[in-house]
Amino acid sequence: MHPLLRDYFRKRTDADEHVLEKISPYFEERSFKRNEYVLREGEVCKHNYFIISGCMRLFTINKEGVENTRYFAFEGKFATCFTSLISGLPAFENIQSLEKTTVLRIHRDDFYYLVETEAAVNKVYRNIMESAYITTQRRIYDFQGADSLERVQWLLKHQPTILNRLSNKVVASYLGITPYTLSRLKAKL
Amino acid sequence: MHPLLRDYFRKRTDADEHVLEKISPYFEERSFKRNEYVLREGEVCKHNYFIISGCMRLFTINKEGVENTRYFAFEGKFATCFTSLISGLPAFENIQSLEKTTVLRIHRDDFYYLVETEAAVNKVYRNIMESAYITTQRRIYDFQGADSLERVQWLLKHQPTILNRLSNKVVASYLGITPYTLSRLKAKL
DNA sequence: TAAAAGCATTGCCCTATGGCAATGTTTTAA
DNA sequence: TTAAAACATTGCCATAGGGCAATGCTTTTA
Repeated sequence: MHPLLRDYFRKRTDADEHVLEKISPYFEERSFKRNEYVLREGEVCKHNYFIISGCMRLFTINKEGVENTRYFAFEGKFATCFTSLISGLPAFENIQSLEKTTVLRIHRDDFYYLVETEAAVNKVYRNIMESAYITTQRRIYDFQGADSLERVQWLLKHQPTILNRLSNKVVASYLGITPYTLSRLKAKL
Repeated sequence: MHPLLRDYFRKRTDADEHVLEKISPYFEERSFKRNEYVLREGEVCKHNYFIISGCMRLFTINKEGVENTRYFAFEGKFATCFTSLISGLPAFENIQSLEKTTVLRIHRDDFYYLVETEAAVNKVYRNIMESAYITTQRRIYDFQGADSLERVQWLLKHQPTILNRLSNKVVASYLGITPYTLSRLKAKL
């Protein structure tokens, strides 16, 4: 099992080496180029992706062509469109690599099989859901009613990596402001 | 077991009557007056609440005194501050009944004990998390970049009950707009 | 059942931010 | 290595929606 993934399980479960080796073969390594689409809106999401290196984002594009990003995943994190993975219905969002990215991916059928049969995976899944839930709630609270400057400051405080590592364009689409406004605000900090 | 709660488990698990009767005693009935605080920011959330009748909301109040509502729970739904329930840390949000409300509440220790030991409760918990996750993602996508009118129309389409049953004040705090703007928009529909 | 408190509505003004356009900079790809 | 494409910056203007205040309505409670 890849050391990053091993760490992930070790931190969240008490799974021993035997269990980890049982889980390991369900994951397969894949690579994506910079800006490659991993999933497009309308497709059914078939995999859960564990990021070894690089970065991905989940986002939508509305009818006016405006992008709206809701999640960035860096090394050592899972990324997938859970809405589609859970329901088996077509995704309404896209997944895209933002850098050259290597992942370990697991097929949804295998993943949910392990959730049902391996306590460690059940626990990890619960943990992913709980974290995602908490993060998202926090974002709703912190962003709603906050003006542009407060949002940028929030990002600086909570996820500075995003601000340093990614383009203004995608950061702005995460903050719900225009790249123009973001550029103006950065000049003021 | 209360019929509403029984239905809840029946819809989401294959738990038989025996299991339900085992779970049932962990829940106790409570009542709240209209506008009563069930949990205040800073307190640790000790219970998960299943609503039999009435309605509750989860919300924060910022330093300027502006309220920000993120969730309304009506009959047949669970409501709790999961962030605090999961972590055991003080809640940063409030829970308040908006009508005379009757609930079945379960203590967090009992709840997580059952999550670990009763497959039906594990499944229900997973389901709650998954649903909450999906709902929240959807809200982020649908609200971010949407103007006031679009938000009201969204509510009319997805959760009309909220618009009919609750005051403009709390609805506005859910939509992230002022009661003034909501009033003006309603006049135009 | 009357007084008070709390909400809803609407007019007026003001500000933050969006949108466009012009210019400069960085990245990509041949 | 260079041309093209994509992105960033900044000035200018337009506008959605916030905030306040005045008025009227509804709900609470004593």
